[in-house]
Amino acid sequence: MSAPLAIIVGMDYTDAQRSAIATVDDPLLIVACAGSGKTQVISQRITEILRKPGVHPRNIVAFTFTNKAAAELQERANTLVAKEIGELPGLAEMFIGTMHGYALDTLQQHVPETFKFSVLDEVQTRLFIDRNSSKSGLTRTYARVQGSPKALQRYKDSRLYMQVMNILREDDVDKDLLPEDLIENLADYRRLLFGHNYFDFTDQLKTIVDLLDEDPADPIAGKLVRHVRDNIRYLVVDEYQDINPIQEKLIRGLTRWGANLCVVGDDDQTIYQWRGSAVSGILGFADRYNGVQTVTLDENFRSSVGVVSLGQSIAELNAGQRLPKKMVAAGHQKYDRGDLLALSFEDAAAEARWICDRITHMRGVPFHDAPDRDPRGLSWSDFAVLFRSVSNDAGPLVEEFKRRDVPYVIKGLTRLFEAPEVQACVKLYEYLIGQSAERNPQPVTAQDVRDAWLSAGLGLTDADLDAGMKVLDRARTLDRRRYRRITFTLQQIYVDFLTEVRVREERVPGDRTRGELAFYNLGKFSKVITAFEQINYKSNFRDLYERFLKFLTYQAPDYYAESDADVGYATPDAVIISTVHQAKGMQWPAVFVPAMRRNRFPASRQGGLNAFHVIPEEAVSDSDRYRGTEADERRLFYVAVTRAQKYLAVTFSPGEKARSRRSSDFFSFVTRNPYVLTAEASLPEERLEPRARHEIPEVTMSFSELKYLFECPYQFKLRFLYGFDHPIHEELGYGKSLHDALAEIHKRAIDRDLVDLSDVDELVDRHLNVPFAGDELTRQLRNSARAAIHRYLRENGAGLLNTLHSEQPIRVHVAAGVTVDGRIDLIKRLDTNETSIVDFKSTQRAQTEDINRDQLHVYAAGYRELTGSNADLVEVLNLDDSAASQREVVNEELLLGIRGKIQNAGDALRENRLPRKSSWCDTCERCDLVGLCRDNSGATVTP
DNA sequence: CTCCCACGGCTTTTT
DNA sequence: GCCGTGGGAG
Repeated sequence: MSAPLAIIVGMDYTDAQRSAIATVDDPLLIVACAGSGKTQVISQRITEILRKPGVHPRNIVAFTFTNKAAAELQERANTLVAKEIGELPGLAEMFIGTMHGYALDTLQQHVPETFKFSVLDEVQTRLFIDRNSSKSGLTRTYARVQGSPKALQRYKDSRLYMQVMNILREDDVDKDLLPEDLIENLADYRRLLFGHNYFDFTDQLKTIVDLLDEDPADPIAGKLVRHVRDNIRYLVVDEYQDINPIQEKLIRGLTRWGANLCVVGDDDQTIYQWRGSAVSGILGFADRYNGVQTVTLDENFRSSVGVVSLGQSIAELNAGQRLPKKMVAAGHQKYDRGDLLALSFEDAAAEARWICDRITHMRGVPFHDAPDRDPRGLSWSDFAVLFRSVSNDAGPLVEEFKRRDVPYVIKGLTRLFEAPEVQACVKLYEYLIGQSAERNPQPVTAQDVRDAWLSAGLGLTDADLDAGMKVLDRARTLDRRRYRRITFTLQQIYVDFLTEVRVREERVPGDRTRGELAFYNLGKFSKVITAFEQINYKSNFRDLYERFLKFLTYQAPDYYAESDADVGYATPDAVIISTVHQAKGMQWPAVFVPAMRRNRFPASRQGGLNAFHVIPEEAVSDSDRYRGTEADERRLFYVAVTRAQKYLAVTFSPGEKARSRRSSDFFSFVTRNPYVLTAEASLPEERLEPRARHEIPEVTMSFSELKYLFECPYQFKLRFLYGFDHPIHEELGYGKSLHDALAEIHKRAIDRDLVDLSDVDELVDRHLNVPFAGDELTRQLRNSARAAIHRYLRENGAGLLNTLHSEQPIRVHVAAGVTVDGRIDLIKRLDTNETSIVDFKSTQRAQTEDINRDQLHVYAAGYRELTGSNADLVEVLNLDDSAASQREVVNEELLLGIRGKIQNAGDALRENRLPRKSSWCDTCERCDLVGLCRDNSGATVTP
């Protein structure tokens, strides 16, 4: 569904594409129109660079905007390299990913002080700010509303404060124009994050950007700077039009030592302005860098001439604010009169009816994916309906689809907290304190809990709930005054309850997807609990339930918007309903853009308190862009229109509200286009058997995910597809701390800097991070960490100079679209001159993670892809108990077999085949989610 | 036809 | 909190 691979592969490149591919020595700006084969060109260009003598994959860094785009580029580049160069050792060391991912990875490879840091997502950041409402600066910050300053309030304004903190760090802010106390609050906030060993999203970038400015001899930043100086020779930045000032600074920092820079983007598709991006970035690129070559990919291989010229005319509305270019159709889709429609309807229901009719009629219409391909009949998944606002406008269409049994998938805002099973979850915690958290609390009784769960449609019975209520009543009678600190009960109560009521995916009435969706929502709720518990672990237990419930009531619903489409890797053959934003980068044979109403598309600006009531407007240049302009809306409309390959219907029906009764100016603009008809024309008569475009979803697994997948596919599903979390453990982080300390020892050993016993205390202090342990336990853990490192140095210190790699990234690419990513703790040469792969393990304080021979051989396979040769040994080194270590010879047969096993696992994942173990076994015995899977009643399988 | 004012309603989302 | 709408005055 992404760029037209099929169209380009096997074909020659255009002159423009060829010149983009061949320009690898000068700074390059690739201006890529919609559908111009951008991803393919980038991949080919990367391949050309890798072909150059003396270039190692680690010399190349490529940034994408999202993880999804990264996976695609990764896969495309891997495929090309395999085809054109063959096996290329060390390919895993080429970085393709997001800027945030790069920042974190690189910091944690080269700056030991950050090894223990973890990243807070948006929800956790907000929880963190509220938890520390004064220390974070929140309640010491003032918003100036119509002249009079008003302090920000805990809970209520934390989201706003987060935005303020982000803008201050990400944008070019004139510090002289900021109030003094705001600058201090920002410093306090960053100190607070640092003190807790956290990065928020922004601080990852901010930290690396600041360090990259330093001198190569700097004691802290030096290693990082030298790494960049000595390794990075080619930097590629995709979606450059969406880059904001701090990201630009990262690019500067990475190219500071002369690396080649190539940026790729389309100024007409700048749609993330609320994140601080500005079209001016790409417009001024050629002026900011010396000797820039510009290549414009203006041929659109995706769409017919009708769609292309309509798109082009929309882009031209922004004349003066865009790069001069003219998108032309490459003629890969034929335009027929009647393909493009602009229709008005009496009301939303009529509009929905027509869309539904049209889709049903068009099913089976012959469609050529490419000019030289045999036609296939259009199927459900070839249709997309793109809304400016799914949450506001998609209702009538969804109703119609349901009524007519048209399969559909909603991407966009479907709210987690509106799902009945999640509302039932919230009831659990309301019951624990006896009332709801609203301003006028409603009493919540046992009967209310039972009703909520019975009506959630999970197939539970009264008897199940009898058992479940016992869990709640036990928790309720717990004397919370006796506990000074939280004892991580929220998740435990949840899992215990689900276990007692015996929820099972298969018990959910309806078809299989209904059960999957329900479990997906329940799993997400587990994640919600984790987010809360992680931030509030050192709070009073007394009002824990109350605060959690307030969080559930007032904050969480805003954040957890989930899409049904995310369940599993398998894409269903269904009509896509999506926001325009989420459709970026996609294409469909037929696209509908309904609800073209005034004040909706283009959207009217939102009022209310915003970041610029806190930050003086004049301190940020072009601060207007955060709020979105009409030009931004036109770009968004351009994105919507250019998703269509052949059929496009832009439609209007009056909204119910006064402000949306009239049609949008965009709609009348489309009406005037000569390629567009304002009345439906007849479709071709011919129909073929509908055949969905076959898409192979890309599967990338981490080593630990693969470990679960090998061990028990259903456990994998519960954890990684549905999202059920382990309850937090007091000693959590200990094993990671040991790993980090050892990593520093080995990295220093590679630089010929040997750690000795006298350094151990300092080393442990730097890396120990056990946030959930109390003082006494922390002391104990510190002591055992010291003892373990002492023991390690005594037993292995002599061999440290034989360290070859520490935390070495590896990747096993077994087949098209199946990849395993991971790191090998240690690779060393033994006295016997053999190479050994070492995985560290700590039994004493961390959860036992048994590693079996299969898993060890995954590492061996990774080593092979890294170096092109085989390791001799694989070992598991037990840090607490040397006697429990294992060491074995790499088994050639297992090594060959492992790729097949990984591929099978990947295929199973793609086909959503993730069954339970056939009977109760050791894995079940250790599994903390077994209560969601089966009873331990004999050896029989629960349905 | 223009101006003024009261009132109603309120998007998108990545890391 | 702010913007768009539309009724009513001028």
